[in-house]
Amino acid sequence: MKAETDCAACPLRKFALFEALDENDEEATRRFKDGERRVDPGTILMHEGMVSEDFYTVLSGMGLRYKTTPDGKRQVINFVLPGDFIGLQSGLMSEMKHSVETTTRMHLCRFKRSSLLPFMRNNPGRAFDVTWLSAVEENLVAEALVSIGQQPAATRLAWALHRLYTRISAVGADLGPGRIPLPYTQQDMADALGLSLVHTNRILRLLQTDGMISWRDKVLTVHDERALANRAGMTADMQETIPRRPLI
Amino acid sequence: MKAETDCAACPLRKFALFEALDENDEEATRRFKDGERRVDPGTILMHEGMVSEDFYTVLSGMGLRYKTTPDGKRQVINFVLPGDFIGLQSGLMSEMKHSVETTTRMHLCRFKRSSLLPFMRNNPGRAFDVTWLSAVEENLVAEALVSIGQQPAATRLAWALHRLYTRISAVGADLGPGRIPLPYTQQDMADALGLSLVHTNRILRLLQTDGMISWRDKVLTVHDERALANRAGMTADMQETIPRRPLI
DNA sequence: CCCGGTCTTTAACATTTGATGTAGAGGGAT
DNA sequence: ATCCCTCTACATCAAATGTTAAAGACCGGG
Repeated sequence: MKAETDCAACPLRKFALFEALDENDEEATRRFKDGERRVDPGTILMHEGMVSEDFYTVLSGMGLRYKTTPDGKRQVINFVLPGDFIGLQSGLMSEMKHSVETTTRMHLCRFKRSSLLPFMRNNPGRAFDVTWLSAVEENLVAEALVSIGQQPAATRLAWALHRLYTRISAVGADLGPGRIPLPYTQQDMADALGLSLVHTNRILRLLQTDGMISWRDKVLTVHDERALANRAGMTADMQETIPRRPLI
Repeated sequence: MKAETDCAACPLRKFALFEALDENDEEATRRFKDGERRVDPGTILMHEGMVSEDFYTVLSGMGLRYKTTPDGKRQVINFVLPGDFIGLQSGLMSEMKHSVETTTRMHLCRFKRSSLLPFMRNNPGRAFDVTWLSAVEENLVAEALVSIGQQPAATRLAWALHRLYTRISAVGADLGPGRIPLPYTQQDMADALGLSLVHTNRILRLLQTDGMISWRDKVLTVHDERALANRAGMTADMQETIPRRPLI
């Protein structure tokens, strides 16, 4: 049994990405917390169609959120990173509409499904934050929709890599200048972008020979962020830092 | 000046789609309400990047929620139907991340941005419902992502039409057996599905000559719902009625 | 140290989808 | 009625992407 992390010492709090929390809210969140959980890579945390008795905030590690089609294809909805709140759906609707799978080892902060309503009821500020997070998620998915719906493969891939670079950097997983951990496979990327594995590999190679990135041994190195953002079809004003968001 | 609609007599309440509301919550919602608004077709209710001072619940009429790319393309995120709550984003994040435009005349129930936080603070049940709605929206967008990312054009189009058929039927806009109003253009559908106008038209013709639907004069007739659902790649269990949701 | 996995890379070929151009139908403003 | 505009319809060709197949790289287990 490892010692549990106290909320005040939460390893995520230090990142500028997350909104500050006042004492009352912090105390309430501490009481909402039901424990912690550590899981291996490849663990299915939640399964489409099932009811999950818990939700989690990711303390460390990465994963995937995806849906599957009746004909067996998989669409990755979003990449799960530290600070993400997962499983909210099953607390609101009756069941999960997507699955969540870990890609690396993952350390989670656990909350009970049954205590969500009282938590929100007794802590309006935190209820507001939960809604906020939900809206942030919606926006991330909508952005992916735009990318997939309107952009050619090279633009999509550049966009996805740029966004991962920005998001992962913001939770402090720097490995040096322009280097971040990226534990996903090309198949994962393909499923996120709605491309075939082969085509994804083609385009990836292109971006690498162009010298703007390299991606080896689960480490992504961005050599020229400006060029990457450019390929991603982003204008200057879209490259601002990610807006701050609450942490549950 | 038309008389305003009282919440108790809200034309939407009668539909089974929406959750019942207790007296306290209804009263609170009535106080939250700031008035009504009627707008013409083609009105841009909210604009990407702008802060909206109001949000709305759609009482009647249809519209589109979309994002645009720097190169001028448009991705329709979702179709806006009666009962939808729009503009939540600008109450949470600083600004709207998408635009909302009316397609038909629209009748709206208006709320003030500044009163969202107090409203949620004083009415935990309603705060829960707002979050719920946000999660429902997220799921709709995620489903679109799956369709666009993984399915060929015919499947996507069949899926979109089937979903519109189900959603629009649920808010009572029946015009007879299998007939619903569908005021959108083929370009709107193309922008929602990530297809070119020409290709959308091709596929649409196909579905029509196959006899499963017809779509003329802004009216969609579904002749064979089973066949349409089939083409949409849906299994039997996905054709259940839409889950109930709250109404603000 | 070999074996059987998974992941990446490449090639050749098939298919879907997009781009462009043209035409006609319908609706609203003048 | 006429003009202008949007929307639908259809053909042709070009480009983007998918499919299938195969081989090499890497890794952990026996």
